[in-house]
Amino acid sequence: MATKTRARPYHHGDLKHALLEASIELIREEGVDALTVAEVGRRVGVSSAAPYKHFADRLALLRALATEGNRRLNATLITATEGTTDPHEAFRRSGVAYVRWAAENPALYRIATDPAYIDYAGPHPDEEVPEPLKGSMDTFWPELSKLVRSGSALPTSHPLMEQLRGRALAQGLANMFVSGVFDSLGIATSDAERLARAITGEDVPATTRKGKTSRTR
Amino acid sequence: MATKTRARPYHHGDLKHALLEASIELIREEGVDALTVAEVGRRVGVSSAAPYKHFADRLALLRALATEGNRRLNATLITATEGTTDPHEAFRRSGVAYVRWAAENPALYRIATDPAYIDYAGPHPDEEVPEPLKGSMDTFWPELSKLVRSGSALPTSHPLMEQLRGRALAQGLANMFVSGVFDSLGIATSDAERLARAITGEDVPATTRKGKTSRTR
DNA sequence: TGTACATCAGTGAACGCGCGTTCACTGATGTAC
DNA sequence: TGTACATCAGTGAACGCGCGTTCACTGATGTAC
Repeated sequence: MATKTRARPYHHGDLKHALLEASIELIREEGVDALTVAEVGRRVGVSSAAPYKHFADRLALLRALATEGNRRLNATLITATEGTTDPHEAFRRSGVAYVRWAAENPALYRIATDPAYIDYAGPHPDEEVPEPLKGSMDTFWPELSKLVRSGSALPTSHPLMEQLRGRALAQGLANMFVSGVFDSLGIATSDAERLARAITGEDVPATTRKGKTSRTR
Repeated sequence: MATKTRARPYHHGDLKHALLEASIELIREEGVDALTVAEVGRRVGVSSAAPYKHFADRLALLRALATEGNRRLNATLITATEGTTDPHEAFRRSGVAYVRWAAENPALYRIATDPAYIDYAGPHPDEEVPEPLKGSMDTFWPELSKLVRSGSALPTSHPLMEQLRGRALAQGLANMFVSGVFDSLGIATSDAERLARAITGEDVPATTRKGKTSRTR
């Protein structure tokens, strides 16, 4: 190999990151079960023992993957709320973005929400809360917990119930994409956003057959 | 072994069923990853080759498990709607039952909704539709599919959107139990029903600390 | 600037293990006559 | 009723395989003087 000069820096440089990236692609293509330490190494072009320099064992790799997934999801939510200061609108937007992200990253989403891989140190992996939702979103889980455990009444219109409903809607719709129901019906990932908007209470107009349907990335 | 006479019928009798049962217990206790053909055999007290007389391979066992899970879930939904003829009420009740079942059978629920194990021959594993929901529920998925794919408008108040919302709510809430968020918050499985009622639009009274509001409505 | 040395990311060979699966078998059960 | 036979659910030993993991190593890089 003459041109291998730059191709294989003999110290990889950022192997840890590369391994995570390769893992994400691997699960996307072949599912979680296909994720083996050896295969991930292979994909990066590194020995099968190399990953152990960065992850204690296979489980640690999976856990890191879950963390990374939640990080990305959360970042997406934050981006989605940029440009609004209205908490209601921000909440709706983050819900739509949630569904969309899950639909586009089904395998990673599954891992990121698998209790076997996530560590609920705090209540929920909302590491960083979108600006317009500060003060409502970050206290949500503890407050809900208190309310439910107190055994007091749960009026439908209670703010916490409203928020729970919004979250459940997003997660439920996300699940439909991720579990393949929509797929089997011919409902495409690109329809995720339209459905998510409609379900969160926004009247969604007919597609103009050329409109905002796809985005590159 | 003197008293082994009845304990080990040398032809098991209903091994297939026993294997499924043992599998369900196994995943409940140790998670899906712990499900190996050998271990299931061990639990039933049978050789590790015996299961192959009933399931072609490990995947077939998992698939059968998914089918069984969906069968049970569906049966629960049907039971839940008994006693009503009002479709709206029936729908709400089935949603509540859905959440409850998922919360109580998290591992099986996960398998039953895993695209790796379910075969969407038809649109959805609604094998049998609860009586009061006939005519709305059984055509739901195809109609939704047609609507979405047509690219026409999706008004929030569209009956299909209403129903999708109801289903998403149930699935989303179910997911929160199954993914362990609630668990980490100290929200117990037994609270599933109260939360499910509240989220589907029913005002849930405070628990009377002993009488609960079980079968009234 | 050069030299010596410490560091540590990545190598490659090796391992033990338990898994999924196969196979020739055995023995209980049902059935035909 | 008894006998012969076919069936087939379950046995137990064996297998190959690829996985996770370990380990002594190597060689590129950074740093001290």
